[in-house]
Amino acid sequence: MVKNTGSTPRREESLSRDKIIEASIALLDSSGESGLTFRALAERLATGPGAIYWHVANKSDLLTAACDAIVARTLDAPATQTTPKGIIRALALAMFDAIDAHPWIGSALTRAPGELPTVRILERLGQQVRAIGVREDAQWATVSALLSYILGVSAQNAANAHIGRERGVDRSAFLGQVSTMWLQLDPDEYPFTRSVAGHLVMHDDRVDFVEGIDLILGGIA
Amino acid sequence: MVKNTGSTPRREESLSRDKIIEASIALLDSSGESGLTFRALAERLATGPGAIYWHVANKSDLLTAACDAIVARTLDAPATQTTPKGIIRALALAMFDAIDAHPWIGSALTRAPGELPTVRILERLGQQVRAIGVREDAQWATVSALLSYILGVSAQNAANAHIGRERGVDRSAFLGQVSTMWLQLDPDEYPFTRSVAGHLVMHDDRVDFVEGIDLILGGIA
DNA sequence: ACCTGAACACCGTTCAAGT
DNA sequence: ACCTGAACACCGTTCAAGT
Repeated sequence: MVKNTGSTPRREESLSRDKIIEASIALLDSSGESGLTFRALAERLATGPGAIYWHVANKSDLLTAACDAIVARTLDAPATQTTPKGIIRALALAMFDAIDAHPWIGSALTRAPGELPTVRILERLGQQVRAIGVREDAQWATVSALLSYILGVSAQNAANAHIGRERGVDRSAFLGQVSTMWLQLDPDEYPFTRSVAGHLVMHDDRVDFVEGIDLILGGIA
Repeated sequence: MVKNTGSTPRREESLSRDKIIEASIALLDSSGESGLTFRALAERLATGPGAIYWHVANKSDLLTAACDAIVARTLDAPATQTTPKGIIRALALAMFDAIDAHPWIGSALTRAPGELPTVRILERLGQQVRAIGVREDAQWATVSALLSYILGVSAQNAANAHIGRERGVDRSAFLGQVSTMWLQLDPDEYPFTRSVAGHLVMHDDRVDFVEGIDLILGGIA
């Protein structure tokens, strides 16, 4: 049995980067993006706001770290698909569901370009695009289109959830509000928007999302 | 000549929603998203912060209004293309350039889903997708894919510009930093990301962007 | 009807001081 | 090495009071 070599025995409840990130995720999940506050976090961790800065550079660092923890977990799920396109589809859906469960990662993802969370997704997509057999010089464009699309949907879903929370209604009720807003637009100026307003309330986001992925995948072949 | 019918002659410099929005755009263009402050705005307009609230509901309202002003101007440019796909391409490029000139609209766009600025783009895209001859029940999926992709790229470009500004470097210098970061990743875990790191510095964002649009348009036919 | 500006209730971040 | 908590320099928003 290893004895504690230091003089001051470490408490089990001592602060750590991981513990701060876990607490941040809990806070973000329960109270949204505006719920993540150094003061609220400090209270939850039974410490002062300054203590957190010992383990974390700043708020943006904290947010991307929390985001990365979720993304890493999400991508770690074992692949049940076997074809490259199937894996891409599954991967995209896994991200969609993760953002549905943690809307705040949608905005966190887009706010930290080139950072670890985005790179994780980029890499996974890239490996499958290679497996499809896309020519070397076209790989970047393909992967970056997929990534932009996924991030675009993510950000919009996050925004939907955010505004829904603000108005105290759930996601589908919010879409209902948007739909009635669209129906009040000028018929001459906004014919298309009015024509899809009805579809907006009934549609399944998840299905539409994969259709978009398939559209891009279809453009490859 | 029409006489002023009211008793108090209106000053020419009196506050108005439009004047507030113009001042906001100037502030956002010169100092970024964090530069838009009710206090800074009040100073620029030679008034108090409270006065602004008479013409504008809150900061989010102000930001979407400023965003909408830019989007409306951008989409008002006369179409030089004649084919539906050509118009879509031109429209997407116009948005790309607008976001390049005013990076803050990237995040403003995604933060106000279903609002006027997004609907303007949606409508334009929708009309052209109809013109292509996409079946009624597939129109929504197509348009929403295009929109999500455009918004996704927008948000990322905005984020790139934002971080670049924070670090005091320009856009391409920032991409250079990301590129060297990617080259330091583990070769076994991140082969694809490393292989495209070089491409990241040399590529033309604008060209890549249209390639993505074409990929989606290709998936339609 | 429209504007003023002080006041309220917050923020992220820093830093001397403690252990 | 790590933590504390007061203090700094801000925010968005409100609202009594003015014209």
